[in-house]
Amino acid sequence: MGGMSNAIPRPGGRTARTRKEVIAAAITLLGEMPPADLTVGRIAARSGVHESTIYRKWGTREALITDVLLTVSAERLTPPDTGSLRGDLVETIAAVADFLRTPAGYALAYLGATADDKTTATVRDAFWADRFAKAQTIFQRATERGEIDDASSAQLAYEALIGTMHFRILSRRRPLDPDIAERLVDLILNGVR
Amino acid sequence: MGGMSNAIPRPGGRTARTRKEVIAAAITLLGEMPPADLTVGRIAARSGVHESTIYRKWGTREALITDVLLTVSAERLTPPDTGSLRGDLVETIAAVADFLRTPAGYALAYLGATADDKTTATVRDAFWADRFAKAQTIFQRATERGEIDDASSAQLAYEALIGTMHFRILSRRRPLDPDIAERLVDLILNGVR
DNA sequence: TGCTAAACGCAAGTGTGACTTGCGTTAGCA
DNA sequence: TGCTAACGCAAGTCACACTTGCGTTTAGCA
Repeated sequence: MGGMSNAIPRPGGRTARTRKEVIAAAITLLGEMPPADLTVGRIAARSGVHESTIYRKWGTREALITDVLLTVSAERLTPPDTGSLRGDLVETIAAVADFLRTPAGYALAYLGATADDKTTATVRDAFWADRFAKAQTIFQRATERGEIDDASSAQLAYEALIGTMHFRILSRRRPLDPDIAERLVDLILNGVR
Repeated sequence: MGGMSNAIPRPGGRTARTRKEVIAAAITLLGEMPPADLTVGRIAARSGVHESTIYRKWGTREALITDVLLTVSAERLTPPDTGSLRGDLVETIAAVADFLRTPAGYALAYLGATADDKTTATVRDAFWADRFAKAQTIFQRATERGEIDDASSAQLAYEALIGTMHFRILSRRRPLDPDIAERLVDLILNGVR
């Protein structure tokens, strides 16, 4: 019990620089190895930031990786408005497919499915809640345009679109074909008939 | 180097008994903890079989778990023939859903998506090839009955059905609703409209 | 029923990677 | 320019996958 210090944080300069270097190193490494091989030691070595510093800053490997991946994926949304349900969906799903084809995108899917700690669980819930909410607006607009009767199956439809792609790369370990977005959207829109 | 022995295997009695005890212990443990916590040490302790024996028999943790899960899932197939495409699909998907709701079923999905070694990769390919082939026969029969024009999107449709459920439990960590099979099949059959 | 060696138990050890800690050094910021 | 948060460094703990040499049990065959 030494004298308690006020502990004034210093978000500027060095701290911010360190954070950026660590995250950049992690993203680079994701392009060179499978996500499971992404150890804290390797990230430390590549970034030049000491391992103990990383642990002091993030606490756990899971927290670090979660931070890395959310940083990467944060940029990639804003629901499109092409004027038709099919156009909006194809654009949305194609963007997700493009992302999932990148090492960081695959890592996000992989680690999102495997991470078991509470922090990641909270972030995961928020992440998907946001995505599903944005999808809902697309179906909502389609309902107002009269393209569909109601948006009651919108959530399940969106889940099927995303889920099929995740399943393809995670469980089957097969690539996403170039026309996956069109084919999936047409399937979910029209059915097998 | 040493004198080579003829190495006559002994599949009977003790060997078979040991194998059964280890697999049974693993399945029991899957009901008590998340699949990631299933260590070889724990399986050894629960089964009464020594850890070194397990490693001599299976070689790696991945190989053991793969063996365990395939043993469990082996029983659960045979494509139904209800007379209608919807009936066949609902029955098939409901059976998969029931399985995925069990600890062993969840573990199969989880570990199938996370295991990275070559042995598991081979087994995984064979596993899904078998499932997709069986699904194809369902759509084939529907084509012959005239229910659908062609079975060209059968693979993607089946992938969407299975993939949505895997995504739900792996990536979103949410339960499969009781009516998930009917809702999914109706979506894939008729589309959103 | 007795022999032989495969299969097993046991103890001891290796290697890796997550995570911690005490201490001296660097560098934001008032 | 001084205070101290943030960092580097060294050393260490712990859990778990996987190995190995050796003595003991037991399956399977004559």
